[in-house]
Amino acid sequence: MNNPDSQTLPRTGRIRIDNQARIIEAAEMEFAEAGYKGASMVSIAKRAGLPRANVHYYFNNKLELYNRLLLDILQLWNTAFSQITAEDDPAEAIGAYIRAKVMYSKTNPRASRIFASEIIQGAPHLSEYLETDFRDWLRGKSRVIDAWAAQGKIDPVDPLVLIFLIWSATQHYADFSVQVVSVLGDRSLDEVDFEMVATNLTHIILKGCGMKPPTDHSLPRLAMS
Amino acid sequence: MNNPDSQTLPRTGRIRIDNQARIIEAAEMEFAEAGYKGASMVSIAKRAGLPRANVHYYFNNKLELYNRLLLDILQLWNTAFSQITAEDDPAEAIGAYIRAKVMYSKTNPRASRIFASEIIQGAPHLSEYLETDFRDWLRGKSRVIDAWAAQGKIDPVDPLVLIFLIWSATQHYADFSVQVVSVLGDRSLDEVDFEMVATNLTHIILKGCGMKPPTDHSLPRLAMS
DNA sequence: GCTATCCTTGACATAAATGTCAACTTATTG
DNA sequence: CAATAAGTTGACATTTATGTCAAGGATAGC
Repeated sequence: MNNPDSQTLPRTGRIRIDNQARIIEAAEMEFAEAGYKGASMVSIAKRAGLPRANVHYYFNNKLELYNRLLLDILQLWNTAFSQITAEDDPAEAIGAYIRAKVMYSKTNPRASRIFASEIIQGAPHLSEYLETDFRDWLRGKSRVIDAWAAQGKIDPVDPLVLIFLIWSATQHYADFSVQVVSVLGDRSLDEVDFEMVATNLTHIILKGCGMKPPTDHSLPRLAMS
Repeated sequence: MNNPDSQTLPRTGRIRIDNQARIIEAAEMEFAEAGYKGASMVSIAKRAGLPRANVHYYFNNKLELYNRLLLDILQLWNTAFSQITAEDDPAEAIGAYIRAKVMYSKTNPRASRIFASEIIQGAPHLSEYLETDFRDWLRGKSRVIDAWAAQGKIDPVDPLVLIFLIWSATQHYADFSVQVVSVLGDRSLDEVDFEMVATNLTHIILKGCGMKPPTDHSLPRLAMS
């Protein structure tokens, strides 16, 4: 085998770093657009502007490349969202979380799509993660929400439904952006749009759970062209 | 060409009807699990328990089969959701809509996943639909919601955000069911779960938009095993 | 029970994708 | 400035997928 170890021992040169980055970028596009099975190494190589054999030099096979991407995505996901505890003010914590999630959709739409495809297709490469870290995180946060409800700070809504509501509503603007854009008259979403989505969602969700929303009137609107 | 016309002239025999149904069922599974590019006719034929050439007898190629499926899905989508008008009571109309959408996720999870994959992957086969029927429907409903807001019946939330919120939150239980199931301890979702999701979502969304939710306390919960 | 149509399927021809290799070139470093 | 390591790439072997066809079997309507 030519490749000594593409994963654990990144050697000195910046050539390696550069090329791996280009390949990962290309792979992110391809996997986001085609899913795991539908993606092809040929296409990834083309996007990266490298001969296919060169891609195989850095990543032995398609699965290895895909797993690397998934790992990056999970890592990003874990670090991007702060820890919420029962002591926090729920309105503030949930509001900040919604906002962070919306901005994540704006900044990392492809990561979001790859993750979504993986889950839709039955999460064959993420089952372990789902059974462990993911489950624990979610159960932990559920307890926090329950605690808030017990203290009368929020309505006694089901915590899982609330969390899934926040996730789905925010990820929608990454995963389904084509749909959103098409109704806006093919103008793409900008910073202001995302702000406006965050504000509206925060209003509905906070108020819907019995908290005081930050803005009570004059909600901003999406402009249709 | 063997096949006279697989689309427009369904001939007499029930053989045709039976086999087409089996193939469509198989294709639905395959496309839901792999997306358009990732799906293979080999795999569809296996699922249908037919030799591949036989599948090609009924559907000339993969795209034709896929388009047929998309058409079925859009048709289902159009007929399944009633027309909401400005004269309706918003709480009732939106509540009923949320409930219908949740039940759609329960009943047609694969259709939902195929549609989701198509959109995530850039909707290459649905661009026309998105630019016409879809857009019109959505703009029409937006005006209804605006009218409700103008009459002071609901908070002046952005109508698109509200609709997307309802869609994403309800479809989540079809598209991301693996994720949901994994946190419940690998017990699959049943009728009661979907009822409970509908009730919780209705509470949050109606209240969040300034309407009176049907149940104000004692919301049901998802049981984790 | 004959005949026209419909259905079935193994076999073929292409095309596309995957992963490997060996020969070669470019970098790095002592 | 060697000489060792790292990187590049065309070519190969294999696998998988696609769509077509022709020959034969089953069905239906008369």
